[in-house]
Amino acid sequence: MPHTADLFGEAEAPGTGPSSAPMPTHAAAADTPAARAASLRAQIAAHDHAYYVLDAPTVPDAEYDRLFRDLQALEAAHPALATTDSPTRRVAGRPLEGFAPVAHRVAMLSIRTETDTTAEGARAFDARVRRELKRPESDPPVVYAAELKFDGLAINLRYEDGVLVQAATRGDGETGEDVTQNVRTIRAIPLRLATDAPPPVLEVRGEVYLRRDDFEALNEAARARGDKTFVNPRNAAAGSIRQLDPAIAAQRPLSFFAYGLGETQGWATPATHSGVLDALRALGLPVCHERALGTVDDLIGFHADIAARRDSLPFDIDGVVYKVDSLAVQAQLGFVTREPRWAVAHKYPPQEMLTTVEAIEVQVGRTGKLTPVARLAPVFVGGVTVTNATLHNASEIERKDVRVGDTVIVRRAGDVIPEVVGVLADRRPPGAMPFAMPHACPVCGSLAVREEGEVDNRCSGGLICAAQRKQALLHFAQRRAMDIDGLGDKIVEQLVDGGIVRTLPDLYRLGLLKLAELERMAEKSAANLLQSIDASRRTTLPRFLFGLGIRHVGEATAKDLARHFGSLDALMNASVEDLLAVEQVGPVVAESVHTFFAQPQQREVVEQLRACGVEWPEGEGAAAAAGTAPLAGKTFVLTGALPTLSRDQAQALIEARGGKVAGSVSKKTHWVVVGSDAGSKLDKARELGIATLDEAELLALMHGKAATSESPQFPPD
DNA sequence: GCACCTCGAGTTCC
DNA sequence: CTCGAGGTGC
Repeated sequence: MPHTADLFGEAEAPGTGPSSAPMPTHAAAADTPAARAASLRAQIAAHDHAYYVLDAPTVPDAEYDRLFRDLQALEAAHPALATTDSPTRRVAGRPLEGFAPVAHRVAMLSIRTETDTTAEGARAFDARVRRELKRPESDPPVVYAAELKFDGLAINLRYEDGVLVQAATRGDGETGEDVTQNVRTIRAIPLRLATDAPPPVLEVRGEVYLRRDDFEALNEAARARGDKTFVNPRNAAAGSIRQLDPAIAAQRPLSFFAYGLGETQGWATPATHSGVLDALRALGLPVCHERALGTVDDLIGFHADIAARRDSLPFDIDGVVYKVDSLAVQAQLGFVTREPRWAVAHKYPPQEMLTTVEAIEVQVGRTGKLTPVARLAPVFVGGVTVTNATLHNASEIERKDVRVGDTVIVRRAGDVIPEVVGVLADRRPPGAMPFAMPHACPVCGSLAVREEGEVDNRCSGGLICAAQRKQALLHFAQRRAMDIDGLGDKIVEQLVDGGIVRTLPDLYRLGLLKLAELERMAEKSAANLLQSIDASRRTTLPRFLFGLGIRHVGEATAKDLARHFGSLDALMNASVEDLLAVEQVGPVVAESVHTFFAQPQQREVVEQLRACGVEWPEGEGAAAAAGTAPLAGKTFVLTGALPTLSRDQAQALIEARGGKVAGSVSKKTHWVVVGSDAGSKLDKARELGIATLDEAELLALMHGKAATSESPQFPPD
């Protein structure tokens, strides 16, 4: 095993200098303390640059820390060496009394936010610019730069003779706050510009932000300590910068992107905005890679591209910014009041919005679980209007301390389910009471108890409870169970509330007359519903078992039970020991099944369903074919949409040949069947090196041919 | 006893 | 889709 230093030291190309880790032999070259300090600083700066600007860490964290501690020790021994631009200054300093005001020499203006963020909006911006420049359509197109609008905190960094001397917030644009001590702790921000000939004055503007993963880690640590968590990366970043104690700010993993200039003196400013960003990057400042340069069509392309990838970026953004690239043309365009004419922001629909909690209601699920749900004042977030958000359970409400009347932050990213991320404590109306889970079921009034060691409260009413009856009916009717088309929640609601249906067998005693009483139930749809109820009588044992809604018995377990026992009677009369003999059935499931069939009213339901004509083929017949099945013992996972087969059809085909379809990819998966728009399962398959098939290859495989490649001769089936 | 693999259950909006 | 928990294999 080579010494680790070799791995990092020798792997570097010669000449990269400080990015190579020091080897013991190198230390001998630095014979004076001053030279050693300079060497350590150069190495640390190079690692910071590689990590934050190039996005490519050159050494492990432990090695970085060692360099850092060496420098600290050296400076402690020789105080004269502790210069203001030393990386060790990042964590030093006393808590501030407050923040001193800083007058911006060049105002920090905001960019006009366009309401029309479509392609036409971008073209309108281009048309405005041309009109202002008196440039007709026939002239060459205006060149624009597009970049991201980061969701963080705008900061002005002032470098004098290449050294960071001051950092200030935007404030009102004219005057901000001096946050130099805290900004010094941000490793992404160089304390000294990477140039031998620094300009006398260079002010760099950009955004301090938190990466999503750093934000999660920060909150995770806060939770572990029992501290308050931040609601989003932006608040965490802003809160960290406004920390009075720089030692605390230093604990926060803040990042930075440069996007513009303030005052400059004696700097050879490039002619274009894109040139400025490249130059800043060359000076060692982090500049975001997500940029575009071109005509208005390129802006539109950039907008669409980023919109599609927004959720997978490592940090939050709230839109994109379009700027005229030429600084000369920018100067020509000038400002309207306080907004530049040469730039616009196109924001995406916000993923977080404020709204108020109008009520907290409690829903009852099929298993009796009580779920608190926040009824919200309607709010448009993430592209849809949200009115409900689940609060999951009592401990979740307690943790977030959500109360009726509270102003809350609601988040909905991409197609993710909306959630209440946090409460604005200072906007709580006086007298708002903490929410308490009811001790009685809100639907049937039965006792609602919280079982030992569980987080959920459950209604004990069973089928007495109308809510549980409704859910039981919907479960029974769902596609994967009895597949009764047309029996949705609206109909079930009326059937149960009207006392027309109480139990599962009642469904099979429905007639046209009864259905006609219901609202929104014309003759045609009533007939259709009766037709599908009738069709559902012919079913299979696994579907029937799943439909009964026995706790812990889902689709997969229902199949296992059906295969093992072969008939319903055998299963109903099985002891706990018999049940434990079934593959994938342990004590909890065995107990649940046994208890279910021990109840006389459940046996009665089963008997009545049979009497109503519900039937399925029984016997060993189904199991007998297993030995010869071509796919016996093979596990498949389906992902994405297949060209001709539906998911259910593909599953049925695989199972008919003895194969098994699982929900997630693991080492035990034999094949992953990939369709279009495949999701994370395909990534997982690649990671684990699992073979993949497309639909044609799957069909070929099932017809007994080797799945080497697409075999064109397979029969169409 | 622990780690990993599965399955069950719950959830929102169009 | 994700979380939590049951089941199994090491």
